[in-house]
Amino acid sequence: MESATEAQLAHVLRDAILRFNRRVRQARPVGDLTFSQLSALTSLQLAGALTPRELADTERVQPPTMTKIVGKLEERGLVARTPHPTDRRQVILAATEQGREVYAQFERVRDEWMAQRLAALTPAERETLRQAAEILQQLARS
Amino acid sequence: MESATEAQLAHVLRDAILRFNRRVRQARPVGDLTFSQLSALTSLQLAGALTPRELADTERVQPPTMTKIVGKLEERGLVARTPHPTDRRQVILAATEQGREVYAQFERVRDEWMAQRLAALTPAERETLRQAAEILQQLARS
DNA sequence: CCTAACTAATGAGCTTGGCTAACGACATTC
DNA sequence: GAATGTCGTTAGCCAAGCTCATTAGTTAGG
Repeated sequence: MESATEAQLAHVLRDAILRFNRRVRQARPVGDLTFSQLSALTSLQLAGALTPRELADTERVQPPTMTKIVGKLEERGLVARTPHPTDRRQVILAATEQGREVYAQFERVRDEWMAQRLAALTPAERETLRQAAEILQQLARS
Repeated sequence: MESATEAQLAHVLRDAILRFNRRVRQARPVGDLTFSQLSALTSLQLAGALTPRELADTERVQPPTMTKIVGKLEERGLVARTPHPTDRRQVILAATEQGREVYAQFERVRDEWMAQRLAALTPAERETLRQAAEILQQLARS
């Protein structure tokens, strides 16, 4: 039964991801950037600069939600808003120098927890996860 | 550089899961059970019955958080609290008949979305995800 | 036996992060 | 130049997580 297999996989996968996600969030050191903030900052740096709309789309979030997240980042001086050169409705978001530093620093700490656990896996298991990550990204975009 | 590889995998995996998770949450039909509520209900049914503490541990959440989630489920008549036979501090949580029905129904709908997308993948990709799900569960428990 | 210390569940109150609806400023199109 | 559309934000809602404190009950020591 092919479709039963897929439904079961859907179930198992969803469950695994829910729990894993919660586990990772738990490992967050107090006072640091939250998951969502870090992710937004990452997207900004990878892209160089984005408008709020673009960033919201990238992060799969509605624009007002991104306004909030960017607000928090701006408060901390990690992201700066500059006016769009031609369209005065739009805004350009970019990480500040401090934002890049803080990002690199916390990113390292953040990933440490997971990297430790990944190190305990076999190379084959890591390869499976690497491939799965790609597939999940693809699914998230669909 | 072995550790660099793991750090990178940690990063990629975390990112993929964050986005995938958000995408799945977006697909939730309005008015239904939330992700967390559904997960708690699932754990309860799989275990048969649990105390709030046990359920909180299973769901990797603090007890007060579970109190809230269970409260919502109880309001809807999906979960019932009964006193513990010997220890009067404790409470036994179990899904009601209605809870089991509602669960099965929404679970099916919920998984449909993902199953559709999974069906578009190759069998090899699905196998990768299946294995990844197991590994992630294992990581979440560690 | 009774008091001290522990444990279970909940309550109170906070923050974050989602959402929708609505609005003001600007751009575009007819 | 008026209607329509778009961008960002504000306002206001709710869920879900946390910590700290409280109440009720259990257990262990003297």
